[in-house]
Amino acid sequence: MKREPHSRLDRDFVVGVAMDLADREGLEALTIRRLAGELSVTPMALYWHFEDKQALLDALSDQLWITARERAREHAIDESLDEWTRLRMMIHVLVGVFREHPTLAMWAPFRVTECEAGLVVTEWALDLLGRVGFDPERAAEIARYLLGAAVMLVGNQPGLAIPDAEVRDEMMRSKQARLLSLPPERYPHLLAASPYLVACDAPERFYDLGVDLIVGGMRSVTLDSIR
Amino acid sequence: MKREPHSRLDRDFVVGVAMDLADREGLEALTIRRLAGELSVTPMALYWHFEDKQALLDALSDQLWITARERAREHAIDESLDEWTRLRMMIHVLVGVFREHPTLAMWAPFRVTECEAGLVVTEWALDLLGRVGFDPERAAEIARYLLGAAVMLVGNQPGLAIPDAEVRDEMMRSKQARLLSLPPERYPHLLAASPYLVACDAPERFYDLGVDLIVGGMRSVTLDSIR
DNA sequence: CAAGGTAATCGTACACCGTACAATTGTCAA
DNA sequence: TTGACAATTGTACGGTGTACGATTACCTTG
Repeated sequence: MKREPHSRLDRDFVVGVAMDLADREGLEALTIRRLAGELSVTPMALYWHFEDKQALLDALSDQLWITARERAREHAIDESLDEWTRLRMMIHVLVGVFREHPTLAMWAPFRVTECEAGLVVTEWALDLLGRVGFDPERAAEIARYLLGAAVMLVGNQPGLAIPDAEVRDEMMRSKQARLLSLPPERYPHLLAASPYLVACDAPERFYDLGVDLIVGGMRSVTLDSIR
Repeated sequence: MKREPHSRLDRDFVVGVAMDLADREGLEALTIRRLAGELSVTPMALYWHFEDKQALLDALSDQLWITARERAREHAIDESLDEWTRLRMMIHVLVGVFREHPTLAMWAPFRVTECEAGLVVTEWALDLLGRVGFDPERAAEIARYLLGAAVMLVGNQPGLAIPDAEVRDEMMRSKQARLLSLPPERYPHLLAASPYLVACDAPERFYDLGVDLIVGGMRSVTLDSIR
């Protein structure tokens, strides 16, 4: 990960280190000075490779879309599968990519129509949505929903902003303790649900439910869902 | 809106002005110095009423939950209605509240279990989710989804971060122009959908669709949805 | 009505942020 | 060897949140 001090900077390498930093310590730690320090270089050196910080964040988002496109090509393109399972796979792919870089996921929607890979993924999604019967307007709206929901699923994970696992666990403990100390006659359901509100110990199951909710929602707004 | 220079600051009044500022010019304009200026006061004066800036943002979020609770009480509590329409009304209420303060909406989920009003709304939602057949764990997970999806619906509105309507329109125009200049043989669906991807001219219909997608998703994961 | 205590505000200062601009280095072709 | 030019540095500016102490304004008590 470290870079020998006398080699030159390389845009892709910077993106990699920035990604790693954001994943390890969160978006707030991804500062120009900090990143420059990580690269043993002056802050302004980064401005040769990126117009400004937003351009750096854009490059990171684009990276997400690139891996999303690759995985979608692997899993959601098989024409022998029916369209609904391909749509489901696509959402699963998106959620998977976002889960690997949770703090960056929130920027991805803003870049989807700004980078090649994002456009390709969108085109595939619109194609599938058209095949299951949505007209272009509906397909566009649902594609936006689908993308936003995938991001929201991983971004809504409680305590995502706290990179330090120890601090995060402590915060969750105290949070649940506070919930448990609520008056039971006023908040019966909340008390019963408290362990699942404050954290989820079975993330795999949770994300599967999330994908079900998204796909189920889409199916329910098709005309032939009445069948 | 303005405050006579020689009256004292009042926490609720500060919250009101801050809310207004955030609504008018976006979250980025809501800075301590700027807010203090708006109140004809020194930045540090605000620190008497709020421990830090996060506490101010928390107070704003809590305000959202307070109005959400009031409206939910008006519309989603009527016991004569069946549970699914009450759930739908609740989501509609949430979306409505968030739409009025789009830039603040993204903070609301973090505060839902930290303020009285948020707890009450959550309790009601969990109650309804229990009535339609979800066990507490499922109900908790779905409540989180529901809340996140409502926020996402309004936060995903393209160009939300640009408060200036003129600048925003110009950005949307150029964005769509870029989409329209894409090679039609590679991006046929994207071209057809481009006007609806870049903006939505019928927001009411769009949000109705969003609520349908959320409710439909929930219905689809109930056991008896197979019927 | 004067005095004192405390709630509220101000002034100054610090560390951090993104980044504009000019000067400087390193590297490679002519 | 000498430009030319890509890449990096150094310095500085305006912005942010906020710690700390001095200073007001007000209200209660004697």
